[in-house]
Amino acid sequence: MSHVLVWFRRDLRLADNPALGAAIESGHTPVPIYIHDEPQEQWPLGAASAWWLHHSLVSLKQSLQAQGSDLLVFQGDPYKIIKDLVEQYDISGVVWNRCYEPEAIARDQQIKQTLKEQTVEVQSFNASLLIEPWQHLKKDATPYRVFTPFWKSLSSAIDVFELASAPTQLPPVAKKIKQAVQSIESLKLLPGIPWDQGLQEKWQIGENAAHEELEHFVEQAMIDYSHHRDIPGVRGTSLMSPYLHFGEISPKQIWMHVKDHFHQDNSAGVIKGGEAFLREVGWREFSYHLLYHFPHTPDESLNERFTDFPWRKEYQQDLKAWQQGQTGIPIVDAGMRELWHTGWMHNRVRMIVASLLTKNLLIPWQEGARWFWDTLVDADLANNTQGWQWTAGCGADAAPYFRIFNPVLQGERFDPEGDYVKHWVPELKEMPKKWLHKPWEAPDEVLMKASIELGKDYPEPIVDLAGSRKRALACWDEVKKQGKES
DNA sequence: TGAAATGTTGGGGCG
DNA sequence: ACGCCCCAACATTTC
Repeated sequence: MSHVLVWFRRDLRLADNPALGAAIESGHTPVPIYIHDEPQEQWPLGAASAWWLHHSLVSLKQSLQAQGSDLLVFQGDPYKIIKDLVEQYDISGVVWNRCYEPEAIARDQQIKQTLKEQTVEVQSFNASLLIEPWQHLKKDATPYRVFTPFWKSLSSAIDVFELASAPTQLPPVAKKIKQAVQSIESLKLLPGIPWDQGLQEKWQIGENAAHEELEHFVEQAMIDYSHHRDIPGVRGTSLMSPYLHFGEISPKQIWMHVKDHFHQDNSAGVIKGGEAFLREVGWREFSYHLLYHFPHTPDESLNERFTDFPWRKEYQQDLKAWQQGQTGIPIVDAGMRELWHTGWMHNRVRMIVASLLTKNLLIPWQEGARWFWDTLVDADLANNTQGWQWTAGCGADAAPYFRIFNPVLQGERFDPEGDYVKHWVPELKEMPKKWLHKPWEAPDEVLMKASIELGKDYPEPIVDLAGSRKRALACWDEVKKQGKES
């Protein structure tokens, strides 16, 4: 009996997995494989993402084994590995779920072409999006560049998705195919030095964990989402981002789970929170839409005005302080330390730290995007690119450049009791909340009583907020003028 | 999914 | 009682 390769990529789940479903229905034996690519030039897997991937693969392999199958792990160029497998074994087809990064699209096209020449049947599916970027265009057939009309038309066009449940039994994978297989450990995705304790404490990884987390959110937190999603000291957000990135859960599953919950509880608060939450899932869709239609955006500003933006040239020291959570601005340092410790940062705080980097410090947004890429467990090219370009003001439907966050006001508004700052910046634990978000303005006796000597126990701010704000606005004026001239 | 500057209004203290 | 001023509170404009 011949085999069908099921090439897992960013779809590390069994339920609602169209490629796996097609392989089962084909009547051939599904052979689940995962190929760890050699580091790519452009966007090599970040350290935190690699950590997550390791555990996600372990979980997927266990699930497949529990159904009688297995996950065969390889390392190297997918083109070569799939070609070798097809040549060596009786393989009639290859299936996968589509990726949308420019490099991945090119890679998949090449593989598809070659396999078809070898008369191997190839099929690919959508497992990661509510709707694929080329299926959803404006009336004039051009891509959307503004979120609100994008989401309005998308959310009204979709209603119910048919979701396949996970297979309960799979045929075993023939022993001879398993020969060349590597262990997940041998991929060396885990850190050499054990810096991952904070990540381990925060995260449960895998398909089951994703659904448990979603259920907890929908039942417990969704009713307060509209308000709590802005409070970093409260666990008010869904935490779905890493699961979505690796495909441990799909946006269609999330959509259906939320909509189903509306039937159980259609109180105004739940509907409002649920719709606000789905809107965030919509931002993810919008990010993929933009990345697909504007594939240069991971590296370059979409708004061409920003091509010659007068970013600073010498900024290594400030960049390092920002990365290490030593800027002397409490809410920023709290966020950067949360990121380092857990591989994740609250969305509100992501905007605050990004605003400080790009506006107050005038450091190119690409530097921030690179750091997030390496440190986030949910690092996702589409979301990361969109998020940074949004804050920097150079993207599609971005915040206007002059929208500059004041981290003191943001801290006072969204962390009024200081729970968040005190948790991640414990050296400020004794500071009264009146001065917590601006210790450099605190009277000497307040600092003394809180056992803080600025510059010693906690840094002086690396940038003057009012002055740097004016400087950023002056840069913006320059860019605006140049835009008019050209 | 801003913040700061500027403008407007209205209550209350006070001569 | 009345007008004047102050200024907080809110609204609008500007960056």
